[in-house]
Amino acid sequence: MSTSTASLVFSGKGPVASATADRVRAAAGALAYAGPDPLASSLRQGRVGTVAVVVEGPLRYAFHDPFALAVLDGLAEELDAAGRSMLLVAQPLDDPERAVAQLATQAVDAAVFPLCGHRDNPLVGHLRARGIPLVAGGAPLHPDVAHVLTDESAAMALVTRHVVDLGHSRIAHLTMPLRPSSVTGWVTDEDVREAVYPDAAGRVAGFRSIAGDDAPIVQAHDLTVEAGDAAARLLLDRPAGDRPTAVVAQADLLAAGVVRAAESLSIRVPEDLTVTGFDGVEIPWLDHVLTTVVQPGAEKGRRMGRLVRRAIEGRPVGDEPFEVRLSVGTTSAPPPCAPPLSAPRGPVAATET
Amino acid sequence: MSTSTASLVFSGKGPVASATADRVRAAAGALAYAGPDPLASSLRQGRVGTVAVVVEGPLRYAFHDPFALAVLDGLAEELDAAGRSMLLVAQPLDDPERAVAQLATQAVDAAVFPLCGHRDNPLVGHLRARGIPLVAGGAPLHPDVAHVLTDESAAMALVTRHVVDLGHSRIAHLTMPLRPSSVTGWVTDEDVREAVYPDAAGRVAGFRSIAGDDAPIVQAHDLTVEAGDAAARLLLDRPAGDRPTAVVAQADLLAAGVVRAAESLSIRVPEDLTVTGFDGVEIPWLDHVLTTVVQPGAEKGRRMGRLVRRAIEGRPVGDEPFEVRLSVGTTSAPPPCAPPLSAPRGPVAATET
DNA sequence: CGATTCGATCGAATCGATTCGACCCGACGC
DNA sequence: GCGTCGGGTCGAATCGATTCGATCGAATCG
Repeated sequence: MSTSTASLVFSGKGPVASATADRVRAAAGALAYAGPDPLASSLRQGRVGTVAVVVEGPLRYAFHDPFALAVLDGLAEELDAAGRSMLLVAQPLDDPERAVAQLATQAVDAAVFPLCGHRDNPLVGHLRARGIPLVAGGAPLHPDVAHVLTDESAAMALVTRHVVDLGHSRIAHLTMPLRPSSVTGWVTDEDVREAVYPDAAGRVAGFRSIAGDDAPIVQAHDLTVEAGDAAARLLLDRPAGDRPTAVVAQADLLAAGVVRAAESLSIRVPEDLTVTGFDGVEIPWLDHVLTTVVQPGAEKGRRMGRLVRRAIEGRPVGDEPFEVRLSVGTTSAPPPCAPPLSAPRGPVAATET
Repeated sequence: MSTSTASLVFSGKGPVASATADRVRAAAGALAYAGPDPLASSLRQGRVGTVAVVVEGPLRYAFHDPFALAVLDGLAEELDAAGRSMLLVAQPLDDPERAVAQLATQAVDAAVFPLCGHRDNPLVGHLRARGIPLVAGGAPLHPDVAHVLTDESAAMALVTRHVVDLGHSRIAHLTMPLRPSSVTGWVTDEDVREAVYPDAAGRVAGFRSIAGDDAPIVQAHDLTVEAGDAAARLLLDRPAGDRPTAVVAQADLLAAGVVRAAESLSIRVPEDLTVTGFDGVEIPWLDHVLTTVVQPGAEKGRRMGRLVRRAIEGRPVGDEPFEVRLSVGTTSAPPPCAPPLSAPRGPVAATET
């Protein structure tokens, strides 16, 4: 019995007499042989069945965001169906090169950047040099990366337009971090110009395209309810006349933080304050239905998974648009003391607590 | 220039003249060589730098539980520090063999079962046959697996004892699923005997050791707030006299569900109902501090990570105990109309709403 | 000045499977 | 009866790096 024949038996490929197959299996049992070594097999065949999934920042972070979870779930589903495993790689914000060193020793068939991330990523250069296909939803921006792309700017313009149409004129924006070490606070034009997270920057642009360049913008230092709460207080903890009547947030988690801040400041939503989000995730403890841009995360993940499959099979891949839609909930309403929609607008009264 | 020398340059091992090293690097640049092929390198060296992390059930599930997240985070931290990557493997509940087929084609240095799982797992047999070291926190139970082991029974006895000491005598238990396809409902002795999730079974045993074998037990079909809420209604949606004065839950998420159910039934916590949990996770939206057994998840994950490192280095590993402690919060109090603690107990009055 | 040692480089074996082409032999067709 | 076809099996090359031992020259030591 030769190794060639044994190989045919285990892979189930070639024509093998059933008697021989049995003899091979018997011998395997006797030698405690647990099947072909995956390493040697992969080396010969040129593929490993593994896809790197890169998460920028600690895993903990990504896993706190239900949208990210949905994306990963959809991605996992599709990769699983294709019989490929996920190699989870966390890329430290303060030392992105670490991930390069780590991945340099790992064999993968493809790499995915499923979540928001840095515009440039040193991993792209390394992986491209190795000829590994790259897929992303958003960042990193690079011609060699195939994207499942939400038009962030248009999507944010959509929801901002909704708020304007309700009659609001004092509208503020709450953005996700624009760069790795952002702190909660007001955002300057320079901050926007030098943003390195394209998703956040795109959404700011979309907001401004409708609300104007003078509308106030604050930034949360993190994509969490707490950070949204803290940032919202900058906007809301002041007399009613000096306060926006609407806050357009870049994420549902941030919007939930705004709602919470408003509650603790005795500002009613939506009567006194309109709040909108982005993503369309479930926030079970929230007593409102957020007005938001619904971006089906699981579907986005699956789309990336399909792109990965195509790329691994050697078929050509390119950017694909990803559609989103506005969902009007119970957190948006006309501003307090607003004139009827069809009438000309009067000055905004300041009669709140 | 020979390949041997080039290898020495890239691995940085052998003594190489700096002039030669430069020539090698120059040649590498000219040939667009991106460093040694990880596959070939691993084949020769016998290790791949990858650790399989097995999650039973869909990833979505595990990621909804803050405790599981903490464990994975601690594990990731430790593996990362050791320069190893995580291969995330989801094992379908309805077809565990799928994961065997998947892992059979993957090269890994070790495998971890970080979360609650099935008593027996076909992966154990396969991985042991390949000589891959195995680490777990809890299930699967197998002599060849090194565990970081919480004494579930003792821990649950601890918190149950606390409830008894407060004066409660009508105590119910809310368990996690005892087997893959459990449904929300009452638990029979047979259910307990035939449980396949050892963590849940161990906790039931601990509860019974203090509360007695006749104390009512319900089971949530899932480890979520919603499932806890649904299961709790079986216990709480009835006249006060016919209702337990305390619910000892097997997880904080379930306990949060109990609190929610109580709220919606106008049962006050802790005045009318004591609720206890398990794990000690943050539930930000909950207005109470749960009385619970604190089990530091991140630390448990790190402990498993360290066990993995030791095992990969070939050092001997065995089971290790993992300590937990009782934390008394604001959800436990003496039962309504309880006699003073030092006085002999009278019959429990049934005078609540 | 000869012997030893050390630094630098190279050859060749090795890790374990896959796969192409060759080979053998029984069956079938003409 | 001879040629052909094809199922079944095997040899040997290949994937790409690592590493042990050998080789060679120069420097050091006695």
